[in-house]
Amino acid sequence: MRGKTTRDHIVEAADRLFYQQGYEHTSFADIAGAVRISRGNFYYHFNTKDEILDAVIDLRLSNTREMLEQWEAEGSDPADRVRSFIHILIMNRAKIMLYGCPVGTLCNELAKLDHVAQVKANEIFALFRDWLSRQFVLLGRKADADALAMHLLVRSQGVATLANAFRNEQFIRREVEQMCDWLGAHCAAAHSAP
Amino acid sequence: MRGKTTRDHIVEAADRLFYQQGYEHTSFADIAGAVRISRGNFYYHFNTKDEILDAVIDLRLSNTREMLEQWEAEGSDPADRVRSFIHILIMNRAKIMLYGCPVGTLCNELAKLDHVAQVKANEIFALFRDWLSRQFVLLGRKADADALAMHLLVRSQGVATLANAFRNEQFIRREVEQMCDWLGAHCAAAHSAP
DNA sequence: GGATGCCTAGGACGATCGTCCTAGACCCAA
DNA sequence: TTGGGTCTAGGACGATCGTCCTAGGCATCC
Repeated sequence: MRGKTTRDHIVEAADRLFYQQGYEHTSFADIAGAVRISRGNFYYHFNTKDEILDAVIDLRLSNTREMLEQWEAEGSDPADRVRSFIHILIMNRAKIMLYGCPVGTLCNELAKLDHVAQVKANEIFALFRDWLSRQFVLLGRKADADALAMHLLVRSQGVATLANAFRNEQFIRREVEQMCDWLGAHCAAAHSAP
Repeated sequence: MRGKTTRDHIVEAADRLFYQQGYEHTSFADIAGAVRISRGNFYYHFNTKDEILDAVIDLRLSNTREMLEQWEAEGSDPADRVRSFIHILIMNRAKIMLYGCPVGTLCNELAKLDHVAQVKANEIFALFRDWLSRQFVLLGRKADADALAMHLLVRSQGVATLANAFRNEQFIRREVEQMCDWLGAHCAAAHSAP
């Protein structure tokens, strides 16, 4: 908590509120209230709402990079790394059932607003895509690594959307299990235990 | 065009705008402008924005039921019906790349707004789910029909979300093809040509 | 011809939005 | 002690939001 600047607190609160309420539905007053500062002070740090969104996306990009790098550092088996990605759905199941996927829902909203930050938000997807693709290359699927990566993104996004609609935890676990089965079936080197 | 009431025109315009811009981002003025009536007249037909949303969801429920019933009427092969569902992604690819899936994005938005209409919007998903489930029962998969139906919903939702982010038509076609392959592999009676 | 009911137009309302301005607290260096 | 930066508070601004009110057009029926 200490060592963080007011700006950091603003970005973190905005990150949380944008996820829970959506970008447009979150007002300056909401964020200022969450950080317990005045709206005037707020304006000292960010001149427009777009600047906050930009900072939030930067934070998410940075957090995502850090997570992916850590997964590459701690485990030597690419299949385990991919399984770590798949299990995000279970780790974050409570929030996903309430608010959906942070990346997917933000990109959806920005697309409808025709917002300039749309391109930047999509880069979060691109991070996962490229990272997954590299793992599939390591698993010997160089030819269709990108297609396999996109396919995993498809299924995790779909699970998030429907988990949000139906609020069914058992459904998430079943689909995650199938995704792991799919991984084992498509990559000969991916037969280690989960 | 003729024979439709002013109310019908309002609901259709709201349906289109809610899809393209999102529910919250669409104002009374936007809809009134699209239908070319005054905001006062508007208020005669709908007292609150929630009432319009309710009418739009009713329209989508009705249109969805009609589409599903037509698919059941025209083709006798359940596998062909399921393929019709899968091919929605290709038929509507242009709009999906611009605005995502109408059902998924609406449910996502309403979940973040914690809107009362959330339950009703989810019923559109339930229509597809039950209909797909019935087809899988007919295909001899009574035991796991609902799981198979949910799995197809997962993949179509995921494709819609990522098609919206990456705007890649080839990706849609590839995933659709894989979904049809999956259908053929999982249902013995589903080997007819597409 | 007058009355009734359905539909339309246009503007007023309070609230809230994003944005912007100004005054002052605080701290450190000269 | 003074002065200049950095940070904070609080309110004003124009615009837009959803909502609501009233007056009038235009049928139909007594």
